[in-house]
Amino acid sequence: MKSRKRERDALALAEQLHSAAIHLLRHLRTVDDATGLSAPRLSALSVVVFGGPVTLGELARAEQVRPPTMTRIVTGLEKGGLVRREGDERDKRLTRIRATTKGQKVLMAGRSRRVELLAGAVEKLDSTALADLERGAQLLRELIDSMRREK
Amino acid sequence: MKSRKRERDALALAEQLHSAAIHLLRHLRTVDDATGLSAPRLSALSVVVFGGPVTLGELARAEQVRPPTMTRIVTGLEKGGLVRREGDERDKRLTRIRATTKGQKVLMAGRSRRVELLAGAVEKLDSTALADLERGAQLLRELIDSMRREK
DNA sequence: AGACATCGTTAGCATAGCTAACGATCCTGC
DNA sequence: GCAGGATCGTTAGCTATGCTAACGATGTCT
Repeated sequence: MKSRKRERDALALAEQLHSAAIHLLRHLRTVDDATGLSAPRLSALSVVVFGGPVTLGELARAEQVRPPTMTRIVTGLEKGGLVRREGDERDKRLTRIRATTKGQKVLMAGRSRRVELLAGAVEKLDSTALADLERGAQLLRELIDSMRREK
Repeated sequence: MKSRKRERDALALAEQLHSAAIHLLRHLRTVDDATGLSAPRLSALSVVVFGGPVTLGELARAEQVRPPTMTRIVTGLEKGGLVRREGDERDKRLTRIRATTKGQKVLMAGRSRRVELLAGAVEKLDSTALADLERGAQLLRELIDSMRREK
């Protein structure tokens, strides 16, 4: 009856991960408020800052969102002076999105604030728990990737 | 320099957990689409189904949302015939919310679907990885709880 | 050259989040 | 017992995010 047990475990795990994801985001959102950016904008900005200039379509796929949605998110970031739209020389259909210096600064400031919030919680973990949680985060990323590939 | 290293670890972990939470919810949302319910509605319904009759204010606090927002979520669920509003005898200001039989059924069906989606991914994990992920999920819950208590 | 494909945008819709303001009800102090 | 303040849920009105459909501009292929 091993597969039955695994199925029950999967159910429980799904519920826990789902709930944890919801509540984690709600808490981080309060911190992210200090940047003046919503979660989707902050996430997109992060991709642009670390992923170099990127086309709008690539950004939409990276964020698992449709192009019209990304158009508006980028427009919002652009109005805030955090990213710039640039045309592509070779393929004039493309819009390349690049972070401005201000965009980089804002993202870094947000990172510090999140760290400060999490620091208090993480400090209480012993080394073993910290390592376990890192392992769990990696497994979660892999799980999400495998789900994405199957879709 | 241990605290410096821990701080870096906390930063990386915060980024990873933030990103993982966003992407996990995006994937689960596609599955939840089969219920015809959005994530907030599904989450609220879950509280009502398992938490018995509950006032609107309690529900709003449980979901970390303001009362006006919960009013509309409940209205949506009510129009779908998934919950009922009932007045309270003792305190006529209160609105008690109770799940209908249909609401219970829909929630259960959604649970099955989520499990089916995750099953494929979880099946590929060996027992060690599964145990590690469960441990990680538990640590994450504890982390969130400790953050909430400090706020 | 013409047909088709791809990219980003616009338009229009639904949902979810917020604050402010309000009516109804409850509780308290006098 | 009643006048004033507190609490509960709702309504109104704003912003942001998500979607599909449709379109113009550009690229590609035959």
